[in-house]
Amino acid sequence: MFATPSGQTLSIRESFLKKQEMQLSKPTESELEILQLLWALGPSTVRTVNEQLNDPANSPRSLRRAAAAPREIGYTTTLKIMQIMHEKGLVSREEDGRTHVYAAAVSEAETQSVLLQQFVDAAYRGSAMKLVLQALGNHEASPSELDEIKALLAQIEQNQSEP
Amino acid sequence: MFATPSGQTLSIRESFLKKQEMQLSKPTESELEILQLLWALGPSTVRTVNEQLNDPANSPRSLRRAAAAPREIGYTTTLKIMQIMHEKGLVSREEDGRTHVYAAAVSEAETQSVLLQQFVDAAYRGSAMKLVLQALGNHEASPSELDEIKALLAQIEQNQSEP
DNA sequence: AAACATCTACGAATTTTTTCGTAGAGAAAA
DNA sequence: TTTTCTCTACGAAAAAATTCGTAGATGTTT
Repeated sequence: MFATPSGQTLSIRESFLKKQEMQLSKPTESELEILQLLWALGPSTVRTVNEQLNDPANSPRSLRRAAAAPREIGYTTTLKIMQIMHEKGLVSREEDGRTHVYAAAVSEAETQSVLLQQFVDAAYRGSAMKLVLQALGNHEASPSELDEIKALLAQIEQNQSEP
Repeated sequence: MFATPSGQTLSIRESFLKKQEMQLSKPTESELEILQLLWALGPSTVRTVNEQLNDPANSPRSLRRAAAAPREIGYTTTLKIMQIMHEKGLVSREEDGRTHVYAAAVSEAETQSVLLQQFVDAAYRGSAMKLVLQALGNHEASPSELDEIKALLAQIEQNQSEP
C-alpha cells in the first residue's frame, strides 16, 4: 500500500492508475475504436485496421456505422487518425519494410479505468455504485459472471472488516 | 412482460427503454453537464444554470474546469447550449415573465441507460459485466451499497432459476 | 520498361461542438 | 425619463474531431 498526502491509502494498482491518468489523454471515439481493434488483433497495419473498421461483422451496434447508412471509412482517414494517435503516444509504430505496423501503447485496463472514472463523473455524478446497480439491472449476466461478482464482493467485505 | 418479434421477452422497464433509445439523441458533454444540474436543481433559469456551472463547488473533477485554468463560461454560451437542447427536445421551456425556465425533458435514469449502453459498447466491447467488475474493484463501496448490490444479485439469481 | 497498385505524408475541407459578440426588448434604478 | 441592467435571439468565430484528395515513393504485374 501507498499513502497519499491526504492520508489515503491506495492499492498498488490504484496508485499506478493515478499516475497514468496524468499522461493518458482521453482518446476520442474514433481513436477508441481503433484501440479496441489493436487490443483485439495485436500489432496491425493501417490496412488491416481499416478493413476491420469497415467490416460490418464487427461493431454490431456502434451506432455510427451500425445505422442504416454504413458509410465506408476511407483508407487515408484511418491512416490520418492513426498518425495522430502516434503523435499523442496512444500507439507505437514500427517500420516493416515499406509499411508501418502499429500497436497499442496504452493498456486496455488502464484506458478503461480512466474512461470509467470520467464516465461515472459525467453521467452518474461520481456514484460508481449507482452505475453498477444499473448495469446489473439492465444487462444479462451469466451464472459464472455472477459468481465472479459475488467473489469480489466477498473479498471487498473482508477487507472492510479487517483494515 | 412484452414479446419482441424475435421472441425475446422484455421487462416493462426494458421495453420502455428500447423505445426511448430511438428518439433520445446522445447529449454532448456540455449538454450532459447542464442536464445534471437540471436533474439536481429542478426547473431553472439560464442564469442559475450558468452560475452553477461556474461554481467550483460543483464539478469536483470534471477535468474541463477542475483543471488549473478554471475559465469562466459566458452567460450567452450557456444560453446558446440550452437553446440548442430545447430544439433537440432535451429540455422543455416555460416563459415566466421575461425569462425562460428550463426543465429536463428526459429522465436521468433513461439517459443513463442510453449512455451506459454506448459506453459499454465503446469501452468494454459490450461486456457490461467486465465494467461492473472494474467499477467494483476501483471504487469505494459503502456497506449499504454492498447490501443493495447483494440483494439485486440474489434477485437476479432467483429469476434465473425459475423462468 | 511501362502500367498499375499500395504505402506514407500532408494539407485542407467538412462536420460537430463550444464559445461569445452584438442587437434589441423589456424591467429596474437613478 | 434617462440610464442601466438583464434577458433572449441570432450569427458567426473558434476549437475539436473527422474526412479525404493529392503527391510522391516504392513495390508488383504485365
